[in-house]
Amino acid sequence: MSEPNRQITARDRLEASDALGPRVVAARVDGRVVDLHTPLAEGAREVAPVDVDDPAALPLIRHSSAHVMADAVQRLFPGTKVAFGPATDQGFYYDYDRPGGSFTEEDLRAIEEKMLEIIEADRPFRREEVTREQAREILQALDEPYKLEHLERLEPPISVYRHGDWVDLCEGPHVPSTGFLKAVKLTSVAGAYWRGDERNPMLQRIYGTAFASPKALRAHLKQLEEAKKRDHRKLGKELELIAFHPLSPASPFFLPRGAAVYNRLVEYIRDLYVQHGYQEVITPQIFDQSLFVTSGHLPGYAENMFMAATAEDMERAAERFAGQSAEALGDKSREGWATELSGTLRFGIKPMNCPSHCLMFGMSHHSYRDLPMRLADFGRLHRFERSGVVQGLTRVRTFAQDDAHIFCTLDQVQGEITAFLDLVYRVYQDFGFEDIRLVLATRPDDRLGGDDVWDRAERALEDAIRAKQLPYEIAEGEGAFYGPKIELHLKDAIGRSWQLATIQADFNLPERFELSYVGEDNHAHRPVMLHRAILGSVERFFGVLTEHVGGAFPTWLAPEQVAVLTVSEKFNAYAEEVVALCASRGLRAVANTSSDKLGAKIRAARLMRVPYLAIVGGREVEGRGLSLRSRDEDKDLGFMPLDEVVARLENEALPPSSRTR
RNA sequence: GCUGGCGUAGCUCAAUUGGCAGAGCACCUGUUUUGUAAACAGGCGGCUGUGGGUUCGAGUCCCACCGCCAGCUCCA
Repeated sequence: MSEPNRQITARDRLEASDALGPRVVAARVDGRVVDLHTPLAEGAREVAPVDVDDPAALPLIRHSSAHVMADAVQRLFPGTKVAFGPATDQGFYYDYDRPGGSFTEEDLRAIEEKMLEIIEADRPFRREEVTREQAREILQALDEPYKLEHLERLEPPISVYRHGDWVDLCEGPHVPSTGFLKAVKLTSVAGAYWRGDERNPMLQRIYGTAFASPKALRAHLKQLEEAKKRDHRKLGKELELIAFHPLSPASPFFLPRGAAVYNRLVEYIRDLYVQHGYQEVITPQIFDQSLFVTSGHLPGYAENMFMAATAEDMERAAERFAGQSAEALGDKSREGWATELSGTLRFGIKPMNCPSHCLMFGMSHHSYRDLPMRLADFGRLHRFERSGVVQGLTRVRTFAQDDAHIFCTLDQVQGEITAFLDLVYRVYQDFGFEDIRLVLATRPDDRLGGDDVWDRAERALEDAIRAKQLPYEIAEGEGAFYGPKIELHLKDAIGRSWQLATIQADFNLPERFELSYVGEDNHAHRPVMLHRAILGSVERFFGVLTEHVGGAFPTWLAPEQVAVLTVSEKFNAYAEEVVALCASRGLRAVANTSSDKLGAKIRAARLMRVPYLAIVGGREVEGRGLSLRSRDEDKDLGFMPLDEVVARLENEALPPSSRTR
C-alpha cells in the first residue's frame, strides 16, 4: 500500500505488529516518545505504543490542547499574537499578545467553546521539518513577531506543526488529531513577561488543564478543591490560629491558639538543641549599617532590607540638604537622592542572623578545641518582600528561623552534615512527613573561593549523603555563590513539594569577618561556617504543617489537647477540677461550661479539631473519671479513670520520637 | 513591582437597570439543665477598605490610594 518514496512511520510499524489500537496516541521509539505519523529515524529499533492513559501521553495531550487553545483564540480575537505555549506539571498555558488587552472570564468560556468545535472537527496534527528560511517565511506570512524572535534562537532540525489550517513553530510531539482531546478545561488568566523577564513587555497567559479522560479531569479538580479546604490561610482563620491586619501587611499575628502551636514548635527544636550540642544565643535586632556592608548584605541585599530611621537621622538629613543650594538639590537624580538619604541612616534591621553570629564568634579568641561551635538563634528577621510576592505564612515580611551557624574546620564538615541529616530525618518523621528528597546544589559559575576548596566542600557534602546511603539528585550550578548546599524537599499530604530544611557551607562570611581560630599548630586558621535550618522559617513550616495535617494538629502540638464538656451545668465544678488537674501536669485542657446541649459542645470542639473530648456527667463524677472520645480514632473510648486519662495524654503530649511507649 | 480579579457586620454571604443596607452563625440577655456534630426567644452589631468625582440619588458608575486573591519576576 505504501507509496514508493514515503518514509516508514511509527504508525506503520505498530500497524504491522497489530499494536495500533484506537487508544494509542504516540509511540515510544527506543525510549523516546514521538508522533505516530513522523518518519522514523534511521536505525530505529524498538517501537512500542503509548496509550492515552500512559503518563507519558499527558504532556502530548496538554501540549496539543495548548495548540488548540491558541487556534481558538486567534479565530475569536484576530490580531492576537502567540508567544510560548508549553505543557506543565498541572496542565498547560499559552502566552498571547492581544491588542485589546486582557481576557475576561467570558472570553475564557467562548474560547473553551471554540476549542470544542476544533476538537469535534478532529483535525489531524501534522509535523513538517523545515529549513530556517522556510520557517521564517511561514511566520512572516502569519505576522508572528514572538515566534520569529524565538526561531533565531533555535538549532536545526526546525519543525512546524499543523492542525487544520493553524500552524505553529513547535518541536512536538502531539496526539494524532484534535479529536483525541477528551477532557480540557481553561482555568485562569494572568499576566506573564515575555521570556519571563520583567524588563520585557507583559503578555496575557491563559492557563488550562487537560487529562486523558473526563474522569481524570474531575479527579484533578476535586483535588484542587481539597487543597483549597486545607489552605492554611483559611484554616488559620477558622481555627483562630493566625490573623493579618492591613496596617502590617504580610506580617502574621499569632492568636493565642496559633501562638501555642508556634511555641510548641520552637520548644521542640530547642529540646533537640540541648541533646545535639547546640548553644542558643540571643542577638540584637538592629545594627549599624556597617555590619551589613561587611557581610555584603549592603548593597547586595538592600532592596530586601528594612532600614531604621531615628529622629537624629532625620535632623542630619535636614541639615545636609539645607546646606545645599537649590541648583545642587534640583540636579540630583532619584538614585542620587536615595543614596544621599540612605547615607544619613545609621541603622538597619537584620534580615538574617549570620552577620551577628560572625560578630559574636569574632568577639573572643577560639581554640580548635572549641570547634565545632554551634550557635542557634530564633531571632526575629525582617525582610521587605515586594507586595506581589507575599502569601499567607509561606512568604512574610517578619519571621523567625530555627537558624543555627556551625563554625568548624573543613575536616569537621562531613561529620556535621551527617549529624544534621540525622536530626532532620528524626524531626520530619515526628511531623509525619515521609516523602523527602535530597538535592545537592553545586558550584555556580559566579562564585567565591578556589576550586580546591569547592572540591573539598562538595565532596564533604556528597560523602555525608552517601554515607547515609540516601538517594539524592545533583543540581549543577545551583549552589550559593559562597558555597554548596544540600536542600531537603518534602511532600505534604496532598502531594505539594516544599523546600524547608537546608544546610550550606560558607567560605565567604568567615573571610569577610576575618574570623579565625588557633589550630593545633598554634597558627591562626579560617573556620568554615555552616548555615542550617530544619524547619526553615517557623512561619512557613507552620503553614505547611497546618495544611499537611488539615488543621488537626497531633496531640503534642495541639493548642488544646482535651476539651472537657459538661452534660449540664451541674457538673461544671468537676470539669474545672479536671482542667486544673491537667494544667498541673502540663497538659492543655479547656472546659466548656456553657448551657449548650452536649451535642452542640461536641460539634464546637470537633470543628476546632481538638484531639480529645472528655464528657462529664453524673456517671463520670461518681466514678472519678471521664468518658473520652478520640478525634484521630474517631470513636468513643468509653469511661476511663482520671489517672488513666492523664497518663495517656502525657504520653501523647510528647513528640513521637521521645515517647516511651 | 507588573497583569488581571476582588474588598458589604467578628465570620460566611445576600442586596433587580444607580432608588429605604439584609440573612445565618458568633456575641449579649432571658428561658431551658441537657449523654456524643447545631435547644428556643429577644437584643446588640455598618463611615459598604480609604479619599475624591459623576448624579436629584452611589454598596452599585469613574479616578487615585490601601489591602487581599491568582499568576509573572524574586525567595525561608
